[in-house]
Amino acid sequence: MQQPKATIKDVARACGVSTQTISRVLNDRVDVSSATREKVLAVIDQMGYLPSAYARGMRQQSSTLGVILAGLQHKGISTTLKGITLEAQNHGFDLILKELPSFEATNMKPLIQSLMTQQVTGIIYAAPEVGDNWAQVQESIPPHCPPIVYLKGNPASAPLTISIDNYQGAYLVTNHLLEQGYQNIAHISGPLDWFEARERKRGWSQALLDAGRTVSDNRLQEGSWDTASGYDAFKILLKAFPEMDAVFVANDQMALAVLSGAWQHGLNVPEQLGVAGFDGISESAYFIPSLTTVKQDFRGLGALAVHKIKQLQEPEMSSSKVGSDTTILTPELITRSSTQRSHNCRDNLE
Amino acid sequence: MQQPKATIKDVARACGVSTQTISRVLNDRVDVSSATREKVLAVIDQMGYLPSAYARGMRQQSSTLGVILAGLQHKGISTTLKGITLEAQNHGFDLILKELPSFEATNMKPLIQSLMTQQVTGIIYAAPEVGDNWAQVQESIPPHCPPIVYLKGNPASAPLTISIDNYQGAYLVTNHLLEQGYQNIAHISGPLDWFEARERKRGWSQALLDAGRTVSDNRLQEGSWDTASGYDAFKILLKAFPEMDAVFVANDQMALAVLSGAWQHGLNVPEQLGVAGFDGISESAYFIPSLTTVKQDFRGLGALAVHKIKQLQEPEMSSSKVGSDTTILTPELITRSSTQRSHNCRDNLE
DNA sequence: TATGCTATCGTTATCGATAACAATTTATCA
DNA sequence: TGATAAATTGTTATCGATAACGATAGCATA
Repeated sequence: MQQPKATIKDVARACGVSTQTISRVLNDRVDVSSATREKVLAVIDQMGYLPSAYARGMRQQSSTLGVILAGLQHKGISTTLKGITLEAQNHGFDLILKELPSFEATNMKPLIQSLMTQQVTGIIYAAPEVGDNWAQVQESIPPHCPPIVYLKGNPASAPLTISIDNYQGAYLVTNHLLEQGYQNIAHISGPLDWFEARERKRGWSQALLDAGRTVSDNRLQEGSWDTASGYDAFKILLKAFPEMDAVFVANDQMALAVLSGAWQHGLNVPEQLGVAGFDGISESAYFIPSLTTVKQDFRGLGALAVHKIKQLQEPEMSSSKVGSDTTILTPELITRSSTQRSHNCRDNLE
Repeated sequence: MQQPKATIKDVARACGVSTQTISRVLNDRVDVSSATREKVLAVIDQMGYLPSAYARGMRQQSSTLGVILAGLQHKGISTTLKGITLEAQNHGFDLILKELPSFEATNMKPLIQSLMTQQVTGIIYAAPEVGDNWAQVQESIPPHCPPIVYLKGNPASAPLTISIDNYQGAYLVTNHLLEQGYQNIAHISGPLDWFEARERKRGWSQALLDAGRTVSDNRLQEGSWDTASGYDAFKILLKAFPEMDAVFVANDQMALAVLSGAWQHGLNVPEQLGVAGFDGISESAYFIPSLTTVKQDFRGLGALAVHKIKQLQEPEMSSSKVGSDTTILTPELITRSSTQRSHNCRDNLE
């Protein structure tokens, strides 16, 4: 009933012109009379003709980006992806998406090759730096590989990175706890093979050291980002570090578990226990009590990544594109009830 | 330094054989002697040759899926996408991702055409049914369009759908509240131009009716899925429906706000107020108190969508592929503390 | 009237791979 | 041992579009 599918030849035949003329119309060239242009457009519309991306791709370079990521179930990752998709749309990029089954970068070569096969103009590696996964990626980069922009890891680990300053954020929030008069500040970290988790921990301990406090082993527990792990970590801390009067938790999900645990143990937050998180997810404003946290601009991060690749495409830029290129975003401290002591704070400040 | 990029011709020349032989090796054909096969593979590896997906796509049909979605910031959507990516990987599909800037389906034609241009074998429309967006999509389907699988909407609205039974889930949870002895059950709905929100509301009101209760206007408030909107809705309900002793909230994020609001007003949950949510996000187990909710299998939903398209590819199936095809998943009720009254329940049951 | 320019459109080759078919070599069997 | 089948490889055409170049017509200029 419906003929197979129109090609440029069919359109040309139907218009009584050459395929080249059709091509010219498709590409908005000037050397076509407006009369034929209109006729061609009419026929195209009437036949429902669509040019083949494959055939086009053979003659001219396409504009497709590859995105490799892991952990879409995490809010930070999916929000970053949202930033990427929207910005890509703006710049006319198509997106090819690959998700890793886990955070380890096992056997990256086929994945990257698959993207190269599609002639992508750039790759965004949006899987956070865990263990040596970034190093492994860089080892498996084949020749002629398009530029890879790395997100959420150590700027020193890859030539082209965009990251958020986890150290700075953690330092800020820990300092805030100190200013509120909390004396014994514990930390529930993320998995310490994550670069981001290590940085947050470093910010916490450095802030303590700078304030002349000691950083003992018993005030640190490692979680896995999941809410459940935060709960377990908190219970351990209660025993291992009974003097504890505040916790800086490495993300908001685990901080929720701490609030939950404190409530179950009859600990009043913020009077008896100060709690602060990290990420700034929107729900944190409605935790009980509302959570002090550090807000990251995930969407902006994704948009920046696309922007960076766009820049690399510009011919002038590529000349100056020497070696490495790094961008670091600064997160923002949001203070809320979970760290606002009414009296103790005053007491200690005076 | 590095020569432009190897093509199949370069490999052929380097091996001293024809391009056809290279092609045969690439496609694992049997009619190549193992001697030449090995040599070819060695040269391919040594030259870092990768076949062009574009050139291949011209001769044989590719296996690429298009995914159109909206609202990646929502957990349900991003988890569904995760299901899609993993299953696509399993089946050897490449994924092209498009995100709509909003839930309205304004001007879908260019988007779909862009996917058709890429010769996708199927499209997954993972943007929930809001207003008439599904209808608009179907109106803008060009001829020769590959099959479109719709997720999260009314099975009656499109020929090929996979959805979760929102009505059933809402009915279950409302019924649970009734069984717990709650008398005056309010509802905070999602935006009522969403099909899912309407279905949940319908399940709530039908359960009430079936139990012989009346469903008055003042016990319903519409939210926007966001936590903040749940907070506002709850405050309005407190005034408009003072007899209220339970709320069924259309998603867990808004339910969090209700817990927060109840806490601020000194209302004890679950004794004075029962609260139930919808979605089953993992954090809900750590709300204060832990939240009764209805769990949806988002990941399974995404995987099913990919599976469905795979099926449509099989030649035998396509013959029986008459008209419409519908799958409905049943969600699961998870009862937790926020609805477990200790005494009142008993009282009312006796 | 002859020449040159511009606007418009067509021809041919080509991108990189594969299908279809032809050709060659090798193996197998009566 | 010659014939026939099987295994292996090469040739040519082709997918759908575009680049490069060529050709024609119309018009202005000298």
